[in-house]
Amino acid sequence: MTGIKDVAKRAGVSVSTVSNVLNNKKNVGAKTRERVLKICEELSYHPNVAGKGLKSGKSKTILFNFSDFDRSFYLKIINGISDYLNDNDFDLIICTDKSCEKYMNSTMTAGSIILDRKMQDEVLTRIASENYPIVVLDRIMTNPYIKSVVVNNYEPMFELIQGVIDRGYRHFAFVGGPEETADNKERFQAFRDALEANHIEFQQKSYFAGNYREKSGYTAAKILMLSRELPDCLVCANDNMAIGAMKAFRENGIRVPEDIAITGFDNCDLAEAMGLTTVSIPNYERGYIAARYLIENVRGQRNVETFKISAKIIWRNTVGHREIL
Amino acid sequence: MTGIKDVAKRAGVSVSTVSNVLNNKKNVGAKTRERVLKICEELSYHPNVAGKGLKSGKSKTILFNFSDFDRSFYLKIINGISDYLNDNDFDLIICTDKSCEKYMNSTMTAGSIILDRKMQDEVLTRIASENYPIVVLDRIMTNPYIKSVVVNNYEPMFELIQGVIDRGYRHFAFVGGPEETADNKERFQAFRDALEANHIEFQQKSYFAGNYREKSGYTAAKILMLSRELPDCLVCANDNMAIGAMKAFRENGIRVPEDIAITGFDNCDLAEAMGLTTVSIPNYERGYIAARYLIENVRGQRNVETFKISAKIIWRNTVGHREIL
DNA sequence: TTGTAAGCGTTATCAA
DNA sequence: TTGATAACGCTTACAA
Repeated sequence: MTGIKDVAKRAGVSVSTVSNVLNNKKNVGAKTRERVLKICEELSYHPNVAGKGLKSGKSKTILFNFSDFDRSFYLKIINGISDYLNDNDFDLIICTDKSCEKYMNSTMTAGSIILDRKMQDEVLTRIASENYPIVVLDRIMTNPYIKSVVVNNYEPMFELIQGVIDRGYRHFAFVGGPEETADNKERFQAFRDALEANHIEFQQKSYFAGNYREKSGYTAAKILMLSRELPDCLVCANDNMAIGAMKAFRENGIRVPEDIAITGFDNCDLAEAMGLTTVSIPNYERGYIAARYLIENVRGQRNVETFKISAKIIWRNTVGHREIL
Repeated sequence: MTGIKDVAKRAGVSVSTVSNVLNNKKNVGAKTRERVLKICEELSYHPNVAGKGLKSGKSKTILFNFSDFDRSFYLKIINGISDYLNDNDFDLIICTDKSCEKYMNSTMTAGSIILDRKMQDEVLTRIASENYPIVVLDRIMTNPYIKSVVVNNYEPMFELIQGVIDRGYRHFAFVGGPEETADNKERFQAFRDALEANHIEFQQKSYFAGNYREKSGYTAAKILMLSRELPDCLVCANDNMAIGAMKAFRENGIRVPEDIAITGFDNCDLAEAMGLTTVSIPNYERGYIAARYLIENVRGQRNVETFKISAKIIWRNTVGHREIL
């Protein structure tokens, strides 16, 4: 591997001069600078990030952490993050593992954006510091060095349910996501509140605990079909589960929305193709905004107030109009 | 940041002892080892990978590079890579940029898996070495330190077209991907050869140059609709473009497959939902295999013979049966 | 304008 | 069984 020493030797200067050239310091003569640059080119020299970070404690790389392979909209978040970072001269590395803890320090990266729920609050609290800011997505934390960027789930879900009720639906079932997650709690609460506001009763037996994966929606629908009567509408805490449920119904000859209406949450690619009524989360923007706040914090501009991003309802044909009896 | 020195001081031993404990060397007394381990826990100490890599020139991390945000099946590849690496005690970082060159050296990572076409052959050739093996996906390179893992596009594409012809279709148009890519070339060649084998003529004006993105398939279909007569079947070099074309036809009241048949390539999630006849590429396996070969090469077991992975045809309803006149 | 040298967090060598 | 020390590639005082 060619290092700064090789360049220095070849250029007939000291390593510090090479370093100064590469870091655009002004204390270097024009001809020297030029010569050094040419040699770097010739040797196709790239400064070693390990050495750099180790010495300076400053990195121009941001870490993004996620893991749930089922949910492809993450690509859009990455896209948003990536675009902002490119414009601001930062690099991005992505880590899908708990192992990313290794990279969460100022010699390796300048800060992190965390999406994976498996990264625990306490770990993040320990790591975050004056010179290692963190942005968390989809959870709210209060810590002087951690900024939360969350989707406003409550209002669009409430509005969605109200809209479904306005279309004549009265009997509901709900497929929830992982119970500990803030977004699932919020979505369910909005659902409950909307029913209550309309004096519609909801029974615990109509709640199905899922895990945001398609399979769990499929299973919930299967169980539902065993009961004496189907609800009018199955509300799912995300699209994957809604799609799973649609498949289960379709396989059993139950028509959507004639026999049962279905709603999701996320507006993933498949939701469009399958005509699923859902709530659209602006994922690209979510990534972009997360990156922006992180960089601001990296630059010392403390701002850790929770940021709520809004989502909007997309009406498609898994919800129809039901005759009010 | 707590470092090895802090641990050493607290434990009342030297840094080398701490290092020896953490690297499971046998030259450490049992009680010392235990004490050191306890302190590491207390301080929640994690060795700094930068220092480690710098000194040892050995890393337990693999780099995966990709960039095309439109193609969500990449997640499956990542999933495959990730699973293999986990089982073999390696970590994964993912980089979506040209900037990944920074991480492609033995102090940072042990090797790379490259998917992004923007990483040029010559750059890879320069970087790959005895102790920095590389695996490239979707392109063939001959280099003692670079292994190619490619999909066998030719045979399934030939077979697909033969099948379409057997179903009575005779007039074809083709939407190609980026012309320089090996997979696009192979897919188009197979298409041509299949037509030729059946004495079906193909005119250059029926070739549309796309870029693997949905938009380019959409555009090709739009242009096609301006011509006097539609072909029987539009063959697309990948699913995204096929889906774009389907949308364009649907918007203009042209029925698939009654008015025109469509085929894709990839079997992405949407392909299933939209009933697209296509070729299924085993993406998870592709990632898994790439990781396996990379690790083998990292471990010194030279093996850079090109590996071809096979794909299979999925018949769905965008291809029907046409009356042979 | 340039060079010398210390030090970032590790591991490896060698001496104790 | 342990510890002192050099070295990895780089940046940054500070000296020249």
